This record gives sequence, structure tokens and C-alpha cells, in this order.
Amino acid sequence: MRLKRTFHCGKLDKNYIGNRVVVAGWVQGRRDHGGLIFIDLRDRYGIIQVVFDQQKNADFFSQAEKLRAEYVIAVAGQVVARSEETVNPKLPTGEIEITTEDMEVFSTSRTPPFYIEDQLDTDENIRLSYRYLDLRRPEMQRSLELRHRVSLATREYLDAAGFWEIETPFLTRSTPEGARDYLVPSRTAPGNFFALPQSPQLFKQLLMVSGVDRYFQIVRCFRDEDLRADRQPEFTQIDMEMSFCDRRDIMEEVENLVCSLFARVLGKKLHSPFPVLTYAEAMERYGSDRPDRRFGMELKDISDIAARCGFNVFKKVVERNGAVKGLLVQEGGSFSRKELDDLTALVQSWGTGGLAWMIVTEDEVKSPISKFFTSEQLADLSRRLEGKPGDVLLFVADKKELALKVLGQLRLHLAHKLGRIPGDVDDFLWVVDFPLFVYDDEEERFAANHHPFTAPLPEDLTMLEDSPLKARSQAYDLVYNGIEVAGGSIRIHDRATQERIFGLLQMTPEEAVEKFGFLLQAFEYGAPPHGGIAFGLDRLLMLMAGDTSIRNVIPFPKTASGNCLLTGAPAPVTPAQLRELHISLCKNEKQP
RNA sequence: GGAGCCGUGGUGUAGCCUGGUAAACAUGCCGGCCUGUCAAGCCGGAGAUCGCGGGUUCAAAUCCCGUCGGCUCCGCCA
Repeated sequence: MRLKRTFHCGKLDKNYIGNRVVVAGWVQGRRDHGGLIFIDLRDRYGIIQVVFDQQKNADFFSQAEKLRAEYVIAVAGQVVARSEETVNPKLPTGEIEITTEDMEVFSTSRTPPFYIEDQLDTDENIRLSYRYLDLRRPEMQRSLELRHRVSLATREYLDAAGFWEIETPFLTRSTPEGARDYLVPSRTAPGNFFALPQSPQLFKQLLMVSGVDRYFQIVRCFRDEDLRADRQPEFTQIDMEMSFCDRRDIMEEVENLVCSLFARVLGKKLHSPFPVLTYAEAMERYGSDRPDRRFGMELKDISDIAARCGFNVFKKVVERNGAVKGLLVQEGGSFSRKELDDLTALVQSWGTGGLAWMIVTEDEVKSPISKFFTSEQLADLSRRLEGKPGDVLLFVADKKELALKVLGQLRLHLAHKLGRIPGDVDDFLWVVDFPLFVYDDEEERFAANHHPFTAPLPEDLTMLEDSPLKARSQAYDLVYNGIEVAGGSIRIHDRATQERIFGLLQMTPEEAVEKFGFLLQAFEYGAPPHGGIAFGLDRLLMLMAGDTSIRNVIPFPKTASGNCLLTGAPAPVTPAQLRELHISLCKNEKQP
């Protein structure tokens, strides 16, 4: 390297006119006028125009003619003002340019497979295969910076609030419950395996028992489950835990953290405190435990009307303790018969029997099922859903939970399809009072809704054994624009209650000791009341960046099938490696 | 585990439903001209057998089956 950089491309402006500078970066583009060549030189900070003049740069002009996109060069020269008519208002550095006095080519480049620019329209597999080129694009550079800024602001905020960042093991033991673990074979203990953590849950609770009082960690977590646009097998959490606190303390601390992040990183002021919805209310009004409230379209119960009507499908559902739920779609009266049929097929794919619809007009209600309703009942339905002429009313009749869930999904589907979700809103809310347990049909037993260390609501402790599905927990989720970005709970901190919960999860005392003995024992040595929360950092960043894919805020993400297109992982290993780990593959698996 | 969409020069698309002459367009790339462009311009040129495999047919980018890869969703993700 002969030429040493003295200034960043994007940081020069007219204040530097007259300076001799050395800039270095990638050739963004070249405009060759024969005896005059313009090069846009790009670095992390921006783009500056460099001018090569055949008259003035005779000794290396021929070298400049050979420059191509993505060559890496350094240029020494004068910062000069552009003449008024050649100023480029689109560039922050458009008032100046660099006239070259010297140049060095550090490396050449093959023709890149896609343009290094925003608004890229390329197959994602090409972007991922050439991620180092993708990351050169300004919007990806901003994404990398956003991640850095948020992590840094998180550390600064939490440090000031008395939290210590403490690392916990990545090689730990597999635990029952929860997601599928990524396993790591032990070489020194044949046949035994480590698991990569799904979260540092148990370690942070132990740190509370250790007297750490306030802990946090920006930490990678691993879950071997199928991927989604907002789910990766390895992802990052902002993990927090606090002692001697109730859930309001934690929620307040989290709100302050979020407000601080938005103020410092995005310059946005959020309204706090965030609204709080109970799980029951969220389900009833939005059919979701992570409601998107940026648009209306709340669900309404019409079971009472349905019970009185002559439509058997509705009537029978109500008689069997089911429910009929309604959704108003404003101006949905223009849906074609085919569109309504498609919506019906959609809700059927979500597991319910069908979709009933009624189109409200000036003087009647048009529907294949209107004949089963008295005109008074039809008017009641319109009134209940606040339907006006031109609207459509949609109904799902099923078991209450399913009806709500299906109609909630339909609500989201239609809001997206009809473009009714405002883009410039930051809606945060808490959902609290989750059921402590859910019933796992496959395993035919109760399962922890949040995780088995979540404390029940004190007033629901007595119903644990008799009606476990009614018991609520001291868990809370933070929802941002309809996406869960954080979840946590007050934890159990005494052995008896913890054993009671394990028992309800059909874990034998022996099993409990075998899997979680270290936690149970820790609780016998003075455990403070404690609770915490974990943010999905990637999701938070995705939303802060206004993106819809988590992959754009992860530097090196995996594809939907869990592959890394850049490195080719996962990949076979040698027989020697397997032997060392005491592993043999099944016959039908490909041996390397 | 299931469903849907997609796969055509380097890149983005058209063609596919209604099989049939040199697979079209844009951009990029290469060469030439050009001293004020910034999506530079003008002229010329090269470049894909249509993800892969099989089948139907006189004939397949086009129809059928399978498979691989990408994306989205359901299940799953405490």
C-alpha cells in the first residue's frame, strides 16, 4: 500500500476545497468520455467523484481507463469545487470532486453478479451466496450500523440502570420442554451431548441466586425448528433478569429501555407507558395474543344472535358451547363471489369449517344465509359490527378459541391485502395474564405456555390442580406492530412451587431432580424473588429498520431450509471426525 | 410433516395456458468513438438449449412425473 488514506469519501464537502487528500474505496461506476473519465468512488461513508484528465494525468491515464466496477483503489488529489452547472444535487458530496495527482489500484474485481445499490431486485439466493457484496450495499451497511447502534445503546442504558453483562455457557445440557435442541457431541464423554442454549434462562436465574441483582446479556440463542420470515435457527436476544421486583418494575424498565433506544438511535419519541391488554382481551378483540392494533377491524361476538337464528350451522355451534365471531370489512361489499370463495378456502385451510358472509346494502343484507335470519336479526348483526352500506360482514362459527384465531388471521390477511395498515406507526403494547399451561394434544399432557419456571398469578395458585387451564401466569409479552418482540415473566423462586409445576407437567420427582436438580437445589440456599425478559433483537431491528425479513438485519443468515448459501453449511464431515466423536451414521444417511 | 409461488444469457424479465422455423427485451459485459458526466451518449459485438432427471410426442423452455434450490404460509417455535 503506497497511498495511505487521509479522508473518507463520503465525509468530504466544500469545506475541504483546496486540500490535498488521499481517498480509498470501491469503484461504484465509471463514465468514460475519452480524454476525460469520471469515477464514483465509494466507501462506508458515501460516494465522491474523482476526475481523470488525459492532459493532466498522462502518466497513469491508461491505467484509469482500465478501472471497472468494484475495483479497489486509492486516489491522491485536490478537492476542488465543481462549476455551478456540474454540481450534482443528488450527492451529498456533489458540490466538489477530486482531481487526481496519483492513483494506486489495490485490487481488481470480476463483474459483480448484481449492482451494489439500494432497491436491489435480485434472487435472494444470489444475494446470500455473495453476501460480502450484498453487504456493500448502502441499505445493508445501514442495517449493520443500526444493529451496532442498538446494541451499544442497550449496553449503555442497562449499564446506567445497574445491570451487569455476564456471559453464560453455549455448551450446556439439553433440557426437556420447549424447542428442539441443537446437539453437540462430546468427544471426552462418549455417547453424551451438549446442547446449544435456546436461551440462557436457567443461568440467569442462578445469577439472581448468586446475588447479581441485575443481569443482562446480548446473546445468541439456538432453536432447531423450522424457519419463517421472522425466525432464524440462531438469533440474538437482549436477555435481562432482575431481583426483588414485580412485573410492573420489569415492564417499566423495559419501556424505558425501548424509549431510550428509539430516541437515541432513531430520534423518535414513543408514547409511554405502553398500553396493557390481558391475553383474554387480546384474543377476544383481535383473535391473537400479539395483536396488531395499527388498524381497527376488531372482532365481535354474535353468539347470542346466532343462537336465536334459523341457521343450523350457527345454532348448533352455540349449542355445543362454541362461538360465532364476526369481522367487519369496510367497503368489502365489492368482493366478488370468487374472492369470497377464496377467503372461505383460506379459513378452511386454517382448520375451520367455513366462512359466512353478508353484504350490507342500502336497504337489505345480501347473503346466501340471510333467509335464515329475521330482518330484525340482520339489523342486529349490522349494528353489532357497525356495518354500513357497501361493507361486508364475515363470520366464523367454531369452538371459541379456533373461531377467534381463524378470524384474527383473516383480519390480518385482509388488512394486508387491502393495504389498511399504516406504515408510519410504532405501536407498542403489553399482553399479560397468559394462561400458565396449554394442553399438548400430541403428548396428551399439559405444557408450559411460557416456560416451566414462570410464576402463576398468586390469586390463581389454588386452581393449579383442579383447573390448570384456567390458571394464569405472571408472564408478559411486548408486542410491536403485531409482532412479539419480547417476552418474560416473574419466576418461581421456591423449590416447592417449582416441584409442583414440574409435577403438573407430568415430570416425576426423579426426572425433575435429574434434569433441574441444580436449580431446585439453588432455591434451597436463599433465592431472591426475581423475574426477567428477553428481547428478540433481530425482530426488533427488523421493525426498527422498517423491514419485513429478519434476514436483512442479520449479516450472515440462513435460508428457509436452514442452509448457509455462503459457506455451504451444514456439510458432511470426515469419517475420522465421526469416529473421534463416537458417532456412526444410519445406513440411509449419506456417508462422506 | 403439509400447502402455495418461483427457477429462461452476468442480472431482471417476456415467451409456457393454446408444443413447431435463428428463445425476445432491458440492463450489465467486451470493442470503437467521444474532455463535464453523474441511469453519460453514439456505433458495433459476444453471451442462455430454458435448475436437474425421466416421460409423452414426429417435435418440449412450453404438457406430465420426480427431484433440487429459493421465498411465503400452516404445523412446529415453552
